[in-house]
Amino acid sequence: MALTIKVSEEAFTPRQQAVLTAALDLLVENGDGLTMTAVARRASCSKETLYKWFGDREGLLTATVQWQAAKVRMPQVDRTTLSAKKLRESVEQFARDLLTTIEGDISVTLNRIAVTHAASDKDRLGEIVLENGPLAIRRRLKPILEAGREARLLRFDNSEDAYRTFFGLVVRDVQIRLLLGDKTLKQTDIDVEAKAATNQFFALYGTD
Amino acid sequence: MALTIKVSEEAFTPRQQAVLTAALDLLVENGDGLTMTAVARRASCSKETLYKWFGDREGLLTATVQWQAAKVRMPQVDRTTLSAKKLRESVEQFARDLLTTIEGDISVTLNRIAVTHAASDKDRLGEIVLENGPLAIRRRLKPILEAGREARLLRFDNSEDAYRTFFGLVVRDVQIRLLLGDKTLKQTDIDVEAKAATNQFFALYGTD
DNA sequence: GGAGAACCGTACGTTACGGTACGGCAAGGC
DNA sequence: GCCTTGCCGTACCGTAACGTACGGTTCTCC
Repeated sequence: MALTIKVSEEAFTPRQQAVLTAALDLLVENGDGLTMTAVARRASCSKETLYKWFGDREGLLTATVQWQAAKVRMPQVDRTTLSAKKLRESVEQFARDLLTTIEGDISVTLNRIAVTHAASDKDRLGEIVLENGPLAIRRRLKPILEAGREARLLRFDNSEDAYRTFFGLVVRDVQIRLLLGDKTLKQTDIDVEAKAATNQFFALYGTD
Repeated sequence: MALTIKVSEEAFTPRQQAVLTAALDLLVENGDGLTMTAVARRASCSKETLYKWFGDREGLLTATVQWQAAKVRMPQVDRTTLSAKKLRESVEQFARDLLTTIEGDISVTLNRIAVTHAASDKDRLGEIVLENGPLAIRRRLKPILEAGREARLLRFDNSEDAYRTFFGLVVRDVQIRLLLGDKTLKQTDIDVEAKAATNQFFALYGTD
């Protein structure tokens, strides 16, 4: 993996995090059109400090996205006791968390920024969000699915396909419509959606 | 529907379409960072003409997106003869067309532009792509699904849910990963994917 | 063939924003 | 008590791109 993720050890100082929070707020409000002057004003700091800490505008953006994206932590599901009921609960919980994340303002904003910048290969924002979004989901879900297969609770040839089907069943057209600014998407009941997706997933891959 | 779609009657002249083609090419190449000067040079026209025809930069962008998005035409599937085999073929064909469109450079570009602009409510690019993308798919697929239900070939309470599940099964994480610039996504065999999604869809909603 | 319109190419004005420089102030060490 | 460090606020510079203006050229219509 060529991408280097800023780990928590080399974290930002509280003051720096305040600046990043200001930047993130502006991103959520105005999208990518935030200016360095606006960030400085919002964070009550000087532009000189901004450039000293983050190098340039792209550095500030990258730091903000990285810092925020790394916060998305899917709960690690317990693998030790793997009854059919436990597995189903784990999968359903995963679906709930995924939907909750994806429908949040911050996720929408970060994905918008990343998609915007993915067009020009100048920076790595696309990679960062990709790494902390879909690919992180895959990394966390696959072990669960494979444990389910070993326990003869799930049946599939390819765990990659199983994961991607799960993703599709849960997310459906929600994410792209939110990214495109759809306001007709009625407020969904995440519990209901997660349950339905889980049922469909087990209908396709369950062994009972 | 507050959105006005430019209909084919008030189409663009061939020269104007050449300009829009140039703009689209630049969009595919450079993303949203295209300049009016670059478009003028590529299309061998003057900036004055650009502004005369399209008003301003946003007008040019809107015209390009609208003109191109309207070209996405899913084949209208025949509803008259509705055997089980015919229905399955129609659905599978739909899946194939959907994947083909979504994986194309132009779709990725238009969706990127639209996502970028959906953040600020200044223009309607998000709405336009939404209207010609996910919502158009829904409009075209729903009648097919409902015909299948009337023929007792499909079973579902809510055609909206059935459509969205179909979308999820077909698209999965492909679109978001492409939008984020994922290059690890191996070139998929659209035929295979479409068949698999169709099988899964019928496993969930078929009556046999 | 001449008048007018449409349009190309280019040069110009304007603005906005990224990035830098500088004066002032508060805090901590000697 | 003074000096250094770090930071705030503001003023400033350079560039890039939007939008406009204008001379020259081709096409059309009479």
